[in-house]
Amino acid sequence: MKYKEPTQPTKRANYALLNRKGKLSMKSNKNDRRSQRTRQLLTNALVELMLEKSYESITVQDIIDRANVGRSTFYAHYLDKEDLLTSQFEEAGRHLGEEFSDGDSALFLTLRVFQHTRENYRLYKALVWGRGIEIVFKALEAHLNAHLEAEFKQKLGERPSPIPLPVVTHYITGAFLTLLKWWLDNNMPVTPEDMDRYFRQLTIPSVEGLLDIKFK
Amino acid sequence: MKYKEPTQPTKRANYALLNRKGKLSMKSNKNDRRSQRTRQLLTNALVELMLEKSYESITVQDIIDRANVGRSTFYAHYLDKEDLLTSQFEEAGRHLGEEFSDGDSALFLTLRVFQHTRENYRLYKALVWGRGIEIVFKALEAHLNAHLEAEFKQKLGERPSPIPLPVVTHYITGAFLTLLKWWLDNNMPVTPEDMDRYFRQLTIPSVEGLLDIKFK
DNA sequence: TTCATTACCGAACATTTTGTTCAGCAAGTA
DNA sequence: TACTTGCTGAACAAAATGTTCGGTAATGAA
Repeated sequence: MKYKEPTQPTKRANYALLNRKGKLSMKSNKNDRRSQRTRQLLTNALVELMLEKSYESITVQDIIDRANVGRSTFYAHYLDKEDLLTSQFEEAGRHLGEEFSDGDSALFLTLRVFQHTRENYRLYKALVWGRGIEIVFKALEAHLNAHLEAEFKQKLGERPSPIPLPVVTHYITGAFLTLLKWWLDNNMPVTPEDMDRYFRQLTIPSVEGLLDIKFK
Repeated sequence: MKYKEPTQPTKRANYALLNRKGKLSMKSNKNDRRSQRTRQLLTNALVELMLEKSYESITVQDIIDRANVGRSTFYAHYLDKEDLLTSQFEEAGRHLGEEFSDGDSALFLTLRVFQHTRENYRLYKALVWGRGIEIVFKALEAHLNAHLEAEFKQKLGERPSPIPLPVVTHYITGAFLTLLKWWLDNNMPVTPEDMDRYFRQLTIPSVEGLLDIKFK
């Protein structure tokens, strides 16, 4: 979709700073109140739409219609639909990561995530529906896996692990996110506290036995 | 993309039998050797392409170029890119489901999947890369969850479960598929047998303790 | 082998979506 | 108040999607 050579190098061309394929990053923008408002409108629109239909079938036109924002404005902020999605949910992933990291044991912070999920039901629902969950997963995965692995290493001390630690951490994060997804899909049939208890009952005995460590 | 009224109702119009949005199903085709060959070419092309780039960025044009098949031929077989993907991988999901179902305990058949994965490395890699894994997951999920739940019920006998069985089954399938994905992403650093052992070591103690049942 | 069937090809075409440009306007900032 | 910067909206190029159809050739059955 290359365009013809622009007649004149436009003056206010801090628009794009990107190589489309390399996906270097999003566009530059100030913290102007207008910019913030626009971004908010766009992300809200995307979340709303993701509650209604699949991510794939949402067009940029849908988004800007819903957000009531000009077409060029969209492209002034984001490279494309994908960029909007990731920059939105990467943030969510970071938030979640922080929730995990400021406690003593990552395994004891899952409750917070369940609770946080309940409080932000709409966002998470959209997230699970579309492909958002994968992006958050990625953002969260590194964080959570690293944290868990460090924790296990510390608890193991000098002893070697009878099982590769990444296997354990991926097992745990995968199971956790799957349960979270199930819980949302079924409209949260039990309390966050119950979900957390179930998760830990399913996880801790095996892990403690296998690595010969104790939690809490 | 409605088209203008066709001048004449075309004679050979067994092309489409679908409501595009309702996604009723794919198009009708005989088991003509030519049809089979075309489908094979198209699915092979898709798998190849998914090994090279993201599913999203693959166009119908890419596929038919790679498969060396006419544009109209593609649309004679499939509704769109999505349809090709699903009809291909739903089949794979069913195969996997059968692998699971013809043994005594579903939990003891994971080894077969790990082995099967290793033997069909390219297919599974493409599957994990693109969105294929979700589709297989869906196809497999119902099968596996139902199977596990029935097994648990039978083992429990009259006793009530201290935890909703869907929670257990989703936990297990989620953890399993995540491990499978990790294993592939890291180019299978350990043997299928090891992976299976790890998985069972992480799963069985907790489940046996929680439900007070025994496997094997 | 013959013959009717049916899938394929390929090009033309309508339609939709994407991404870019720019001049004028208006909201925000200092 | 100025002046800086983001927004609008329309126009446009490019690309991808999906449909049509006449001609060709592979297929399977008699």
